[in-house]
Amino acid sequence: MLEAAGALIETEGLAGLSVREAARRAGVSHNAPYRHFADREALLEGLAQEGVERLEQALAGLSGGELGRAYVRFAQTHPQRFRLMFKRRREAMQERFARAFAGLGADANVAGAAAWSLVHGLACLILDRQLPGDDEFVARVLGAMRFAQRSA
Amino acid sequence: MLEAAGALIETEGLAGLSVREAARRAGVSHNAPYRHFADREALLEGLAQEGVERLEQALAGLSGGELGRAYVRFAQTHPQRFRLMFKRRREAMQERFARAFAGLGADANVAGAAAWSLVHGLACLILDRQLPGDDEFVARVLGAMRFAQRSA
DNA sequence: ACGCAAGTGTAGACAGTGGCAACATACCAC
DNA sequence: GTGGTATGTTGCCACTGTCTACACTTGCGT
Repeated sequence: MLEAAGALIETEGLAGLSVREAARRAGVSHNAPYRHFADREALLEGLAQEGVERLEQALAGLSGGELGRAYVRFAQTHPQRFRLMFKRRREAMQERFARAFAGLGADANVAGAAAWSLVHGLACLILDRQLPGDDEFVARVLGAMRFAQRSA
Repeated sequence: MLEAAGALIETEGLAGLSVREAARRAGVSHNAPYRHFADREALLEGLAQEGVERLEQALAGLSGGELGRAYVRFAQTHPQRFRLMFKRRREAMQERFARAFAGLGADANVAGAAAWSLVHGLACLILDRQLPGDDEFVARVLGAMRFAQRSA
C-alpha cells in the first residue's frame, strides 16, 4: 500500500494522490486502505514517516559539506516525499536534523538551526525551481556561508 | 473574490480552500469564479501573485539583518500565503528576492542565493514548527552565519 | 471438531468538489 | 432599437473521502 502510494506521489504530485487511485494501483478495492490507515491524512503520515527514516539513513555518517549536499540530493531525488515530510509537524525532526548540522558554531543550538536553515532553504528553493540545482551551484552556495566566530 | 479566497486560505489552510466555498463566502454562485479564473489553479495563482507583491512591498527599503527579519515576519504573518507563493514556479521571484539578499559576498549571484536560502529555510522551518519563531531566536540564527571571505 | 472473534477485504451509498455546458441578464457601442 | 461582450446562474457529471453493512479467512479456546 505504502509502496503504491509512494509511487503515485512522485508521479502525480502530492495533491494528485487519492486514496482510491492508490488502492486501484495496489489492486484492491477502494476501501481496503481504510483497514490500515484511519484516513487520508494517516496514509500521508505513513509516507512521511517512511521519508524521515530514509533521509536519516542517507545522512548517517556524513559531516560538513558532504552532509549538506546529501540533504539537497535527497530532496532532489524524492521531491514530493521531501515536501510531504515537512508539511506536518513532527516533533522528532528538530532533534534529529538540527543536531546533525550543529557542532561547528559557538552556540550549538543556534548554529545547528542556522546550518539546517541554510541547507533546507536551498533544497526548498531548488525544488521550487527558484534556484538551479546542479551540483556545482549547490557546493558553491553551501560554501559561501560560514559560522560567525561569535556575534553576541 | 480574491479577498474571500485569501481569508479562507489563512483560516482553513491551503488544502481546505475550495472554489465553491470561496464563492459561497463571496455571496455568489458556485460557478461565478470560473468567469474570472480558468480553474482552481488559476485562483491560487492569483493569490500567489498578490502575495509576491505584498512581500516585495514589505521588504522594500530594508537591508542586512532587518531584511532577513522582515522576510521571516512576513512568513509568520501570512503563513499559508507564503507557502502558496512558493508552491508554483514563478520566474520573476529569483530576480526579485535573490538580488535583494545579495551585495555582501564575493560572488553576488551565489551570495544572494545563499542568504536567501538561509532566510527562506529558517522561515519554512519555523512555519513547520521545526524551529521556534520568537524574534530573539530569529535574530540569533540570522546572526550566526556570515559570508565567507572568498572560498573558491 | 466446532464455534467464535478478530483481521482483512468487498460493495454500496452519501455529501462535497472541480469543472463543463446551457441559459439568463446587464451593459455598451453603433 | 440590435448585436456583442462580460458576468452570473442552474444543472449536470465524474471523482473523491468516508461511513455502514456484508463476506471471507485465520487462529484459538473449548
